Amino acid sequence: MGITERKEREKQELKELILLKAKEILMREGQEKMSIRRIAQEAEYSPATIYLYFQDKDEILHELMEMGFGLMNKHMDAAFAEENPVMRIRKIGEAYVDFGLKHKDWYDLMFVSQQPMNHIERCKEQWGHGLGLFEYLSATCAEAVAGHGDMPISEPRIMALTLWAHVHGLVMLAHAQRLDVVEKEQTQRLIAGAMDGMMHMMFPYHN
Amino acid sequence: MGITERKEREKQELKELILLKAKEILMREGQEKMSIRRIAQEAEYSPATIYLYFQDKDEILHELMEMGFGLMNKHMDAAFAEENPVMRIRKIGEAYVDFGLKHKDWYDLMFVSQQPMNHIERCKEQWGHGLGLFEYLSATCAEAVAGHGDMPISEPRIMALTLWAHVHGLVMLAHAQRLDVVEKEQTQRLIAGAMDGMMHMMFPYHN
DNA sequence: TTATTAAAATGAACAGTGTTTATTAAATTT
DNA sequence: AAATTTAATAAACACTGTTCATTTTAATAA
Repeated sequence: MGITERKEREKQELKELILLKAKEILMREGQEKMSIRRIAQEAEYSPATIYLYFQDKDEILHELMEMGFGLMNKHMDAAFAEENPVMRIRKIGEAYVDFGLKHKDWYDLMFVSQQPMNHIERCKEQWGHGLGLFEYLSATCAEAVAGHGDMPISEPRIMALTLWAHVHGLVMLAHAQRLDVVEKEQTQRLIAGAMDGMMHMMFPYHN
Repeated sequence: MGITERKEREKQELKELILLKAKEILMREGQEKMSIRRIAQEAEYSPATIYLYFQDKDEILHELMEMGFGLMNKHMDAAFAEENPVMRIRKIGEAYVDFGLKHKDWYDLMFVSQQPMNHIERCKEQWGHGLGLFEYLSATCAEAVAGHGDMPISEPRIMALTLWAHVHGLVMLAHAQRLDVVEKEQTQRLIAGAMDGMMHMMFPYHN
């Protein structure tokens, strides 16, 4: 039955067209402009049609979140390649912040928005990519601890969380323009200083 | 002219009624339920009337943000009273996280939402309360450094930012339910561990 | 006290949001 | 060619922030 196959293919293609248009709007005009109606318009279908291919907007946002992790992983490739675990942690942190600052809308989808997580809950999936990143960071922390025992924090998972909270906090404060207020036009310098300080604190013998 | 005075007073009273209703809705039902139309309904006026007392929703959110800082300051009173600067930093951090976890909607208004900041920009004011809190933390860090010279980070403002980013990051990750995913039902323990680790790193001789 | 003027409040509209459902159009099968 | 299944849609629902012409209310002047 070639027809069923073609239909299946066409269905998949339209699904991907919708996601493509959603992605394009997200990148060109940001989260708030990415409405179902707008996506439908760009894809040249009616808004109701979107609901034949996706349960709701949350599902679309979830798919975009997955895409976002793809982009972020690419952004971090060089950091992952670093051999020395401490240096790797530093590079990962810098790449993380850099990505966060450059791609606010993707970042929000991945680490802030409730909506894509709603969809996860329904599917009883887990936050695959995000969790993967955390586990990788934990493993790298464990490696760093193994290589040089004397660390202020010994639990790798607590180290990983501390690092994560730190970079996430910096990115969020920058996004919310709360850093401009603290010290105008100095966001970049403040972040660099904080990143440096964190490495200094966590890995005192690796300057 | 007693009439002009009474009118001025009535104007102020309605302004405060609007803010009161906005606050009530925010606390009972959260940010997204706090619409202009809803506030108007609760205050028993038409939506258009709101715009005779406030420029736009951003201005209302800005006023609520100020209220939020009032609440937070009250929440932190005990921490501020602590004499030892290092202990004070720890207590401030704990109170900050506690407030953030308990009052998501207030917290968002103060540290995440763009909307109240839009209003600040128009008024050319600064982010008074937030900045004040940061400066206070910086000063406390300076005090801690002065009391015990050997700290991994010496610049008080970078110390303050590092602490802030850390607690802000933790609160944000918890709000976004990204911590549940990393380790289910362990949010409290993870945060406690991270807070402990941070103090351990930043003030190595004060355990 | 009544007529006039100034101030305050509002209804209705605009342009937008996510989502559902009954209906229409198209494609496939009989 | 007719019947049936599948796909697409228009229209509606209940919302959002905001604006403006109109009406209602209150204060002042005649």
